Amino acid sequence: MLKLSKKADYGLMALQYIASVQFGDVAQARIINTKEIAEEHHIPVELLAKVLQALAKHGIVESQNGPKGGYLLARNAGTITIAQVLEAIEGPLGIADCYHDKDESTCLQREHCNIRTPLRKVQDSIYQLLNNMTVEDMMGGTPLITIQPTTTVEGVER
Amino acid sequence: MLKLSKKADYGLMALQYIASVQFGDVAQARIINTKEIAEEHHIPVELLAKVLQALAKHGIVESQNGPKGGYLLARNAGTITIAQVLEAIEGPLGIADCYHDKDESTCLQREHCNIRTPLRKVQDSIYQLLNNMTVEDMMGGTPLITIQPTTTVEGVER
DNA sequence: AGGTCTCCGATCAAATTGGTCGGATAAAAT
DNA sequence: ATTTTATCCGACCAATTTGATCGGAGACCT
Ligand code: FES
Ligand code: FES
Repeated sequence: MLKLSKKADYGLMALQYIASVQFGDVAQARIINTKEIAEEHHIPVELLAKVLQALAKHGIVESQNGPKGGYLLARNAGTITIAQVLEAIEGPLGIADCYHDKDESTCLQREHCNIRTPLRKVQDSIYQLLNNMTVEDMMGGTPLITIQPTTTVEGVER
Repeated sequence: MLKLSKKADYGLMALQYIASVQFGDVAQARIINTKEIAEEHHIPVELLAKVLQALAKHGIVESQNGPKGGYLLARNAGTITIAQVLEAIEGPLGIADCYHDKDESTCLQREHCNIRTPLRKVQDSIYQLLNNMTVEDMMGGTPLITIQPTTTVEGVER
């Protein structure tokens, strides 16, 4: 329950990697291609490609075609929130369909619904939570490292 | 994304209804059967039955068999949190599988994962949010949601 | 004890998600 | 300028999860 999909997971990983290479201190800023990210994280290449496509279509990353092509962040890492990424990869997020204002007709039990108002507050809180965290906050360590255990990764403090 | 399943939705509705009848001021406390809840909220009867089974198995509601049987809350409404309900209906909740400590082997990219630590904080915040709201808070139309701001990520306070 | 009403466990169909394939495109090499 | 090659892109298929259903077991009332 509440488990975010593999695609979302892959997307976040890729963004963190791209951001770390592009804005990190250690390496030179360069364009990253799909294959590099996939091999680095051991995830299927083609699936990651599809995720990056979606991100490109929503203006989160820019794509460059041809040899020596790849992806790079479209805007600063601090302005890309987790909520935006998730919404780009999967549909508009919402704890239930009937809480997104527009589709009022879909829910049959709308009239007799008793949990609408309270759950809406939960949804708003979660949304706000995801919207207050950017990919910059995920750039804790140096790029392409294994997780450094127990060292409190700074970056969420802002 | 982040959409909770129909079963969870139905389960919350049923609990709110049971609680309202059992502890509400208006009606006499009595046992509610599945059919009544289903017809009241226009949801498929058999599916709701399965949800209530799960809730009974996890000690959230008590079942009484035979004619004039049905369900009633096992404990006070104020002690049943949303998180407990969701965990009873669906599996253990967690934003991703690899953040629940035990199944370490399942995640292939565990070693090269860079988003583990930050996402874990998000998960903890959501969990805390769902654990601070009880079915009592869903009763009476005056839902009060209290989120004690955690030390992890800011922006969670209401 | 018989009949009926209710919960219960196993089973089946639909939808979503995860994964794969070949083609279009643009940069680089010849 | 042409060919080559590396990359992104969109459509297709398979697996898992979810939604819904069925017949049987147990308990109450008459
Ligand atoms: S379940 Fe749709 S409005 Fe409550
Ligand atoms: S995705 Fe499994 S540990 Fe990060």
